[in-house]
Amino acid sequence: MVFITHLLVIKILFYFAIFTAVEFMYIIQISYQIRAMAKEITSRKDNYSQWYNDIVIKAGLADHSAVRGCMVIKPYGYAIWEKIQAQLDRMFKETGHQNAYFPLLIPKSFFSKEASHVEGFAKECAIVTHYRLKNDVNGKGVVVDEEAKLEEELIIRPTSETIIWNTYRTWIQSYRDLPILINQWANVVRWEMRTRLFLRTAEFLWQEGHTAHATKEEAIAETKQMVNVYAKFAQEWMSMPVIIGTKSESERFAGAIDTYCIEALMQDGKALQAGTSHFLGQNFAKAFDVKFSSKEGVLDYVWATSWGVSTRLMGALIMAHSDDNGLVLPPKLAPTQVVFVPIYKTEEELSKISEKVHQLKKSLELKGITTLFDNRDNLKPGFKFAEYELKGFPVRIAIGPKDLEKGTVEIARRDTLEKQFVSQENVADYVEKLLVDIQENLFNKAVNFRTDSTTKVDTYEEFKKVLDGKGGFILAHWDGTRETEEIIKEETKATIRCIPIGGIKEAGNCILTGKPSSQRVVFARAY
RNA sequence: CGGGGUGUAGCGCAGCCCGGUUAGCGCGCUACGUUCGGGACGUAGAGGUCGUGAGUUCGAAUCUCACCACCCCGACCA
Repeated sequence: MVFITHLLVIKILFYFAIFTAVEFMYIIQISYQIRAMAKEITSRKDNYSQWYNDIVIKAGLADHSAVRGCMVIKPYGYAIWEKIQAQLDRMFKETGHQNAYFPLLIPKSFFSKEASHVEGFAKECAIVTHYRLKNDVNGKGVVVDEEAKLEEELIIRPTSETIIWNTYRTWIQSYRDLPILINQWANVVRWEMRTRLFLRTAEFLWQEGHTAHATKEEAIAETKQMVNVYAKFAQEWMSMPVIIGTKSESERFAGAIDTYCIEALMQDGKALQAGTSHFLGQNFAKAFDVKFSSKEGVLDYVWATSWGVSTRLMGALIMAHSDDNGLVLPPKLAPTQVVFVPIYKTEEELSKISEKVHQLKKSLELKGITTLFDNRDNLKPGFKFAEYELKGFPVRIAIGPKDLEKGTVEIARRDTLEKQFVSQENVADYVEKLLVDIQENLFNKAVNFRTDSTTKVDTYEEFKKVLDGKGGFILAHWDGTRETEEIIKEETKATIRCIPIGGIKEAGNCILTGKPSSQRVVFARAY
């Protein structure tokens, strides 16, 4: 490839000198195609969803499995998820929560107890009906043993409110038992018609918090606290700006009084809900008869919340920052932050470089920076450069004979692809600052993109024009009714992503009906 | 669930329409040698239930049917 590229460069110079500009353009184009092919990733411009799929698969994050709608999360993808988990878990513990585990299988009858909850999930449940297989009499492998039918079918949890509230009934008698602040890390199954790796799969991993409180105010405060935890995590760890808001009635969680959410904007101008926190009121307490006696000896139903984020965050992370060269990861969530690539001809050179790399590695590790020394001898440096760009390693350090002579290394950052020579003594300090800088730069870039992609509109015509043009978040007035939202959704496929919290109060008129409105809401087409 | 497409070596594909030796090609892989500052090259080699199952036929990657999976578009959806 290097050879071909060099040849092209020579050719370009040659043609430039002798032939017309048209010829020149032609050669440039060939050179571009070769480069693009070599990178193996569809460009965002050509096909955004193919670009996304390419990144997930080619960066080794996940694969399709033999099971419809279910994915295999590969080690590199899972390592990122573990970083996400570890930090969220820390934040949950800091806010007083404990982890526990509830069953995967839920008795069907539990689902019928909360009316709107049933309605919300009934259409996407996987159901266990039998408990035994037997050998087929015709010798065609195993079949379901019809005699082993369950008395009551079991539902594979799409979410755990019902089993948890059924359990909480036995845990709660007095106000002294409250609050209960529990989180569970688990898998859930929602039988989706159309799936996409990480963004919507039939089975996914998540955490679900389920808390019980003595008062409404306390439960609402918990709901808000957790959506703020999610927002903080998204912004500080994922470098992804989010809008905090509440959901309109039609977008609300099945069984909730209020749903708070964080909404992020992806590079294609579509919105992605990245986390939700629900104030459940006394709905589940009533459905499962969970009462407590107050200090005054009065019996009352318990107040509830639930909140969750899932492996969908992986999809958000990928789409928030990555480029046509591959994945781009914020340093705080990168499984490995710095990779060393040696450049050498002889064994002797390699051993000298290795010695230096081990010193530098150690100095980075002392600062808590994770590193990898790629000394595979069957691959050329250029190949490794491309590979680590594809996998989104935040920082790459190349070190060769010339560096040994000059006492330098070449440091490349993934976010801007800029390279810099740095003296070996300064590497640890430089990289430490660089990682912070990359984390911030990714956030700032995403904020700028979101700002550029957010449009205020005051008429329905304008609304539709922006939606079909640049997309993104659209801030518009809405009369607050379900009917209006429904019409807009049907006509434009845009939904209300959220009603921003702390949004500026501003009198206006609904873009569809012209009725008065006191605040703009966020519309977008969404994942 | 409806419409369209795909499935042949780890990956990307040709062959299928018009059935017929031992199913090819590129990349990757293994060994050796030369290379190594942006996706190296040579030589030799390994690697295949042609998605699965049935059927038609003397003979099926190729024809027929069913099923499975994936992709795109719709419907559905936290």
